[in-house]
Amino acid sequence: MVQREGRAERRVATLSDVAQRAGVSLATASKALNGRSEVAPATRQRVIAAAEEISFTPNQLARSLVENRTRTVGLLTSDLEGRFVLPILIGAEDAFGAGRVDVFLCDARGDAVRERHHLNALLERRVDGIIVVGRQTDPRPSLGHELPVPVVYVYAPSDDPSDLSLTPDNRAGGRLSVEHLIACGRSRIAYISGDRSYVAARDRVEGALGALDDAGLELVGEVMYSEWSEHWGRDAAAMLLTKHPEIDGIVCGSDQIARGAIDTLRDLRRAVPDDVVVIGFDNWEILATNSRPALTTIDANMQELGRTAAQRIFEAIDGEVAEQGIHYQPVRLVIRGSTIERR
Amino acid sequence: MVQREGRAERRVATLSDVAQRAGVSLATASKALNGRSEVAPATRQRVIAAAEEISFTPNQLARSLVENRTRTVGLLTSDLEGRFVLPILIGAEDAFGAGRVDVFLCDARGDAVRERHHLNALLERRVDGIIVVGRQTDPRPSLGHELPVPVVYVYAPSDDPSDLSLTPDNRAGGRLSVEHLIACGRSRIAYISGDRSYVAARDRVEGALGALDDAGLELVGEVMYSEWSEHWGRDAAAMLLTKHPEIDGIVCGSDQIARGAIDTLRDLRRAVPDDVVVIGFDNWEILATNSRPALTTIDANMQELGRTAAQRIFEAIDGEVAEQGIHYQPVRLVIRGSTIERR
DNA sequence: AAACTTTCCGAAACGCCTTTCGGTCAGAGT
DNA sequence: ACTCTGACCGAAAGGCGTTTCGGAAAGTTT
Repeated sequence: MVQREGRAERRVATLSDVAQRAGVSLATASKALNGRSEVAPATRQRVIAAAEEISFTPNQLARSLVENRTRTVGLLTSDLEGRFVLPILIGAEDAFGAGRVDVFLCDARGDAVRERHHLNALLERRVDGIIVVGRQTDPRPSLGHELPVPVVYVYAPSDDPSDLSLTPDNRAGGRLSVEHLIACGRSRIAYISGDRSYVAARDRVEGALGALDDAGLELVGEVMYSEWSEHWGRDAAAMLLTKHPEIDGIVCGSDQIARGAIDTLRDLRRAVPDDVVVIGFDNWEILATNSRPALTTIDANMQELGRTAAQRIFEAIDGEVAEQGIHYQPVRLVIRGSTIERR
Repeated sequence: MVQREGRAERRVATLSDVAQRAGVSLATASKALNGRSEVAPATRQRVIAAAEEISFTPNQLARSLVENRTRTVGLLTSDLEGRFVLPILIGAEDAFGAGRVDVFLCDARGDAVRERHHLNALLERRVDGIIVVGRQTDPRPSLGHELPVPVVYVYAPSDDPSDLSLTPDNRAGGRLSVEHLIACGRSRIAYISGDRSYVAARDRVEGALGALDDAGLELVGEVMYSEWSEHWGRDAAAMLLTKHPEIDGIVCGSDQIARGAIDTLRDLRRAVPDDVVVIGFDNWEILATNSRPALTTIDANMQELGRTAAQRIFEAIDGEVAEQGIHYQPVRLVIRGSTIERR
């Protein structure tokens, strides 16, 4: 029975310990530590000193119980790779940081059961709001309206239009890609997309075709759909260039695909960007910057998305009428060596 | 003054609501819902039904306050990319899952101030334990011993030997790499490492050199140290192969470096794995599986690390005497196309 | 029918902090 | 000397659930 020994046993200091040590009442100690005005400066100093001496850490549980808010927001994700969720987390933390709110990240791993479980865990802990992050931009099932806290969907929008969703404007991204290639003086442009079943794939294509149309150009060949992988990028590029050697620009549905395409171009001894320019999508740093040449791409501004989500949560907490619907957030062109020849 | 309307206002049901609805006392309701025995089955049913009807969610804050445990563990990371922390999170969640414990992830982004802040946030929320995840295997400053909760350091060990740290056995990994290459029939092996200032880099090299020594072989050329990037992999491989064309195997300090090396090999028309085999380190899926050929590499078993960390936390919570020191966890060889010729 | 169990339920204390509100006291005003 | 006004402090309630313990009701034994 030598259990519960060591640091695990150390009793944590409570506010009454502080009060006792400073020779004041509980109430006064609380007021002193929380910067309330009804405390004499000298008393306050004594309390603060006492608190420090016994390294008092206020119990947020008790505080939350009475304040009826936890200063905690749940981030519920299904994005195992963390490619989207981490920038979003960072953006949200930045936005919340000022309000001394912390973010509690749960990974549902794309599993509905686990998602339910985590949602429940968050609600039991009385988070003040929930940010739901999907791993693709296809609509996902709503968590429902019966929740007692505000919810914002990020990246993957909710399938319920009365929820608030923030998702990158893939259409604008596709458009931006083509416009950039045209600005680079290209006119024989091909498109290698990812999985056609993804809304993201179709939207990007749609934007790109729109921009081509506006410029009075036509796509070279068909839009190539398959999977979001380097392999597909390589294979598709090989097929395209065999059939249409005149291609001078390739828009890719993702950075992975773009890397594959660049790989093939090098094998075929077609210089990038001199002979053919390539543009990706996602600005997945590890891929985009290590490519040879580095990859021009579209950045979906995840961090900004996270920041905006946090602000919306804040507003909802503060009682403002919640916004609704899917909000398409601007994306941004990141220019690197695969479209602009090095000087 | 149309504030606080909509869902944000919905008052959440409390236990006394349930009790009232079921026509029993608070105490009985609590017992009924928590599966305690001193409740008649019929009464219990009534309470459960009532709870469901008003979708009662127990307030963990109140519960934690009285139970003096939160069933929450903090995961404090400085690994912005999430490459290490996510598998660790998954492993930890799996291990904790059974005990109905949830994990609260905070990202300090490698910033000591932010780390302090998050540590404080976790302590205020009275987490039952903390897992600290670094982004490299170099020792990191201890959080100190004055903490009222058990702490386990993962990946980056604590610089205080009386803390418990779990870190991958890089030395064994280096050894494993070379042994595998030798098993592939190679004897003229070179080594491209990463940043020499990293313990991980040096340990891996040390293991590799030990294995070579044991086999009576010598490294071809010097160990090449520079940065953990594809660029460096490309450049180093080019230098090595120019100077030592006889090389038939390259051990790389990371998957990024390995990808760069493979790139150069293809440019030089040296077949992988027929002419030269290449092995990486990390098993960073996105890089390793998309490489052409796919990359044989060393996996540091992050998920297992997370699981083990969770178990240690559990033990410490349950009062067992905490273990101490740095525990080197086994790594594992993942064989892919870059060392074994496809059949 | 009396005494005793057993079963089930409820009152109340408790955990830790915040906040309200009433009370004390020093100094100001007359 | 006496009232009044702030400034400061403390008792106590409250927030929500768990747990202890006493008590009522029902059933059992003799």
